[in-house]
Amino acid sequence: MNLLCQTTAVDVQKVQELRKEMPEEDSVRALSRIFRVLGDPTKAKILYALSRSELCVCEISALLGLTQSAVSHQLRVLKDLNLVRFRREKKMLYYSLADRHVYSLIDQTLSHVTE
Amino acid sequence: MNLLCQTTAVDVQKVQELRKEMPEEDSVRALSRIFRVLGDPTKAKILYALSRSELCVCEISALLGLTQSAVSHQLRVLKDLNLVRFRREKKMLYYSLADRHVYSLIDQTLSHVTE
DNA sequence: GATTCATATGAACATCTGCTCATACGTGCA
DNA sequence: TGCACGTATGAGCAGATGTTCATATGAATC
Repeated sequence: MNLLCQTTAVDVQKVQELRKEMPEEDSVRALSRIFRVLGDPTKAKILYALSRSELCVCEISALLGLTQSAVSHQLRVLKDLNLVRFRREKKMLYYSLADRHVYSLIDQTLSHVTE
Repeated sequence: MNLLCQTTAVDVQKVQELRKEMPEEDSVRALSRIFRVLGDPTKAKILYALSRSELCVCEISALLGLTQSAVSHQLRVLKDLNLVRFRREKKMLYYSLADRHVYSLIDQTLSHVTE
């Protein structure tokens, strides 16, 4: 039962005011989609590595100690979110970071957690 | 089988060099822990709201349309990560944001996704 | 001590997630 | 066209996650 606690009407007003300031549901969902990606250590490392150098799937695999299939699955997700791009060189695909904003988030947060 | 593709030794070197630049595993885990929190729309909204105003559990519940129990569970996680703090006023607990860095992440990313 | 109210916690459940394994697909080459 | 190599995809599995429900706990008051 969603009742506010036994307090004054001021609190209902506070909630009303705040409701207007809250970001739209779509914005929150888009925001969380990006953060969820970085919430996975594997994806975070892939994005970090790709911000430093373009890499092919098996280079990423070797760097992180994962199977080619696992890396490919993660790249699929990152591609769908437009966070990485690739260029083809014969049968090789070279991936790189496509969204500088995400790199900025990682960089800031790394500084923060190693403070 | 973790084999690099049939390329030159340059790629092995590239991976070696990159391995030195990668953040430490502990840092990556700490980073992902923060991002995982923001990856949940509910927690993201709670943190946003608490950056604007201190709120009690049932105010948050009313604002977001969640049960008191659901809000309390989320606050538990946020407290454990030192992202929120509270002050007591008789039997009421008022929560607020404790980590400006997280607000900064949310703010930047909201700007980014609403571009 | 009993009652009321605010908050926290645990169990259970449904859903989601990341990896492995097997296999399909795309490209280049002979 | 067939083969080799690089990459992608689907199914399955184990573990993680967020909410609900029931109940416990904490603080204040009488």
